[in-house]
Amino acid sequence: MAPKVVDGRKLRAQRRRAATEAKLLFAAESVICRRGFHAATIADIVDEAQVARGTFYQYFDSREAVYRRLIGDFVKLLTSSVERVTERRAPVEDVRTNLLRVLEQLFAQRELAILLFRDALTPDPVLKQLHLDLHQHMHRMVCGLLRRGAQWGILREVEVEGTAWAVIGAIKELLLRRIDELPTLQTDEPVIDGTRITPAVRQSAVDAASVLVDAFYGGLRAP
Amino acid sequence: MAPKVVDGRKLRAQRRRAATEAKLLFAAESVICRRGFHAATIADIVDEAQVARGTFYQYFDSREAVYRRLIGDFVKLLTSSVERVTERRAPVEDVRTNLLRVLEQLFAQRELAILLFRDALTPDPVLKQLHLDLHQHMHRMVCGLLRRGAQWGILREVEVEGTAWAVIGAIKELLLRRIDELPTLQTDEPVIDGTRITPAVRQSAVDAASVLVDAFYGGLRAP
Amino acid sequence: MAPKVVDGRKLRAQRRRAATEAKLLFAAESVICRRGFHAATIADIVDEAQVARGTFYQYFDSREAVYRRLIGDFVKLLTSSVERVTERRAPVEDVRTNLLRVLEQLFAQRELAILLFRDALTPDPVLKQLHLDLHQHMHRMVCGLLRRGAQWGILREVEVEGTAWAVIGAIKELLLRRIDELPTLQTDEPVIDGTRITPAVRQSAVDAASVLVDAFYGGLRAP
Amino acid sequence: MAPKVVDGRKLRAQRRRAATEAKLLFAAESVICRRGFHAATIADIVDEAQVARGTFYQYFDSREAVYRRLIGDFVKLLTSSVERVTERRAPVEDVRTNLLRVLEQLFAQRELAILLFRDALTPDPVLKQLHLDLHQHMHRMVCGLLRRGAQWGILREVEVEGTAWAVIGAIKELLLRRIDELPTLQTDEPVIDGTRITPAVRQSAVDAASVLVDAFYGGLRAP
DNA sequence: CATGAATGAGAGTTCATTCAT
DNA sequence: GATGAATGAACTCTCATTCAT
Repeated sequence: MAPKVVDGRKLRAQRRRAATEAKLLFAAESVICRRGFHAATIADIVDEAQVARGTFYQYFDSREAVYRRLIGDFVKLLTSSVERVTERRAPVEDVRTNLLRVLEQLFAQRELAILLFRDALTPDPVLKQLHLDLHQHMHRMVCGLLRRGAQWGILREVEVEGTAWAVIGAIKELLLRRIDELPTLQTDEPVIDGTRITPAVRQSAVDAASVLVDAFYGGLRAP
Repeated sequence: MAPKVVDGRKLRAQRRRAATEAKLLFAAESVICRRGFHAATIADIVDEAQVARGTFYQYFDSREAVYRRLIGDFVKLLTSSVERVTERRAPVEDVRTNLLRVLEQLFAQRELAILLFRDALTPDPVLKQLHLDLHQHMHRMVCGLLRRGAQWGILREVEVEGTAWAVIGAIKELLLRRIDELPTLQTDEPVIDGTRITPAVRQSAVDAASVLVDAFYGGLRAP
Repeated sequence: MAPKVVDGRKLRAQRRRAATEAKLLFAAESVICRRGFHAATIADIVDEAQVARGTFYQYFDSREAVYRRLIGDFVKLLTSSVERVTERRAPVEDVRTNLLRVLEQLFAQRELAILLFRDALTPDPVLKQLHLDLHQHMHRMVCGLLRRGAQWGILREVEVEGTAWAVIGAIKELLLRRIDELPTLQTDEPVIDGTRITPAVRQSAVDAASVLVDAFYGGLRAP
Repeated sequence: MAPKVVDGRKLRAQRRRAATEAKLLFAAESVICRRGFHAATIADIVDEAQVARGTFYQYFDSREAVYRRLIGDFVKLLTSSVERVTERRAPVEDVRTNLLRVLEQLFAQRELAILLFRDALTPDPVLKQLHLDLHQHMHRMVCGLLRRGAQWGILREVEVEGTAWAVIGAIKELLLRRIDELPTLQTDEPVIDGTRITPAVRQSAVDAASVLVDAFYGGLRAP
């Protein structure tokens, strides 16, 4: 009856909820990674998460819902990382740095990246919208980069809109090509900044960024 | 007389077989396009083709088999069109022409192109192999183009292998972006040279090729 | 129009009919032998007989019909061979001779024998009846043998009805046990009396008869 | 308190599982008996058991699996009952007693006995092995009985191996003949010692044993 | 809240049978 | 009479979802 007791109970209950939800999300992600998007079943997920079948439906309305949540979160992460990129006034070296940052995120969560880039064009309208949103966002960002690059004189003039899509496609392809080569994240591996970006992941991102910058920018020069 | 009757009957039977098979292949293609690879069911296909469930299995051993056939045929088409590209000794303007030719094929059969570029990374080993084959083929071709471009002095030197994948990714993305904009082929639409390359398809290919050449080649100059 | 011509045509047509029917019956038998009763399909039979699917239905009303026919013919064959056994007034040695004759038939057509003894208790009422008929027939015969054996003083007195079933069961088991050991009939193998009774078949029958006579009769003595 | 609740729930769940499994096994048994092995479908079984289609697959991996389970259990039962038979040093009267015991089991579970004796020679390799195992076991046992019978002077000398198969065939035939005559076990019928051996079953076994002993042993005399 | 047994619509596939040619 | 393409009912099995405990 005392407010403190109630608060304590509520707090513990909330924590337990959050913990179970996290278990399910993590399990869903790793199952999708292992078995692929379409082959991932509820049974796989609840087995992986070590919870009962019914528990799943206490946290997510349907099979699609957990995918939506997973992707939504990832899109938010990418978007915010990209937001930080564009808000900085870019000196020359910035472009490479920022591209690297995005690629790091993509490589670090490569299961979701695959999901997003390879499988996401499903009939499910919500997933389609999320997919579209991310791509529009990336497109706007790349368009900005291309325009600013031209202004700074480090890029020649191109048809911006189409070229931006070409750049995005190039990123996606390089990502998918490198993904098989990267070792799977070990549970005891040191992670940087609480993210899943390990040294191996960073190196892959550096390589991919180099190729892209080389291909599209002809090599960036400090002014 | 007897042989003639038999021949006549056999001929008609063969034509009927071919017609039904074409109906099924066409239906499968359009169903996959509409509902996506994994959501396309036998029921959808036979409904679309207006034949009975069992008829499907007179022509294809399994659900996978029809996809293998569809993709295999398309890969052969692309491959052969690309073969012709690479065997010609290229003067400067050739690069643009040949790229255009490939893009025309991709846009003309855009349902299959989507299937191949978007969905093909499935657990099915045969499909995976077909997918891999095509990509290896495209990669070899693009590597060759990049190297010859450098020799002819119309391209700066780049890290060839990685850049080739970037180019392929760019082509795929442009393709997928344009596909929704293209109107679906009408049955009474004039087709060119017995292919499905219509004026609209050709225009799309020209646009995409321009963007790519612009982005990667910095504009091609006649020598 | 001349009766002779018509007769000739009719005759040839009849012969062709009979030939095709024989092809189908032979194919059905060998397919059942190879794949088992329940796994034998129409497709198997017409493939084996080298005729079209529809032709099958010109000769038999249904899948069951061909089995009925096959079994019916075999039952008739066995019955008639047994008939000859019982009609003869038996001196002592006769019992062994007659048993041998039945066993020879069973071993010679062992595919059908299996079909009859192992599989025939299907829900199909007609097959069930044929099966029952044959067993009743065999039972009556064996009862007769047992009674006459006792009269002739070469068999001790037993509960005739039950013992007769026991004898039949023993025959069936020995038959099934020997069947796997017998080599399949070769097409160029010398057959005896136009039947499928080869030397190997005859030897098997002799062996089985010996065991049975030994087990049930304690060795037959000439009076 | 918490553990008790959990235990209570787990216990009830386990009981429910066991009950449903029993329902399914019982249904499968009776369906197989009624419709035959090959004609018995999942639909039949779940209809009989009054559960949903999917429920079946929570308990058995496949259609074959339930047959394997059914047969495996029965073979174990028979084997153990036979084990007890052979381990006893047999005075004269023992042979009859032990034979009776086996026959009682066979008659009590006559549906399975039919399944085992009539249908088990299927292409399914596991079923075939189970069938073979049981027959080898029975054969060894009968061989032993025949040899000991000869040693004790209550049986004349015979070719043991072959005769043993004849005996087994005789048992099987008598069993199959009596099965139709026996009334189906009523659910409210008093069962003896928790088994399904009712007075009617016992009487049938006695009759069959008498026929066999009479036929093969010439009547057993107390020493 | 957590549980997991139960559900049933729907998937791919088989095959006896029909019928226009 | 012979053909073989077409048929569709029936089969086994899967899996997202529900609900009593």
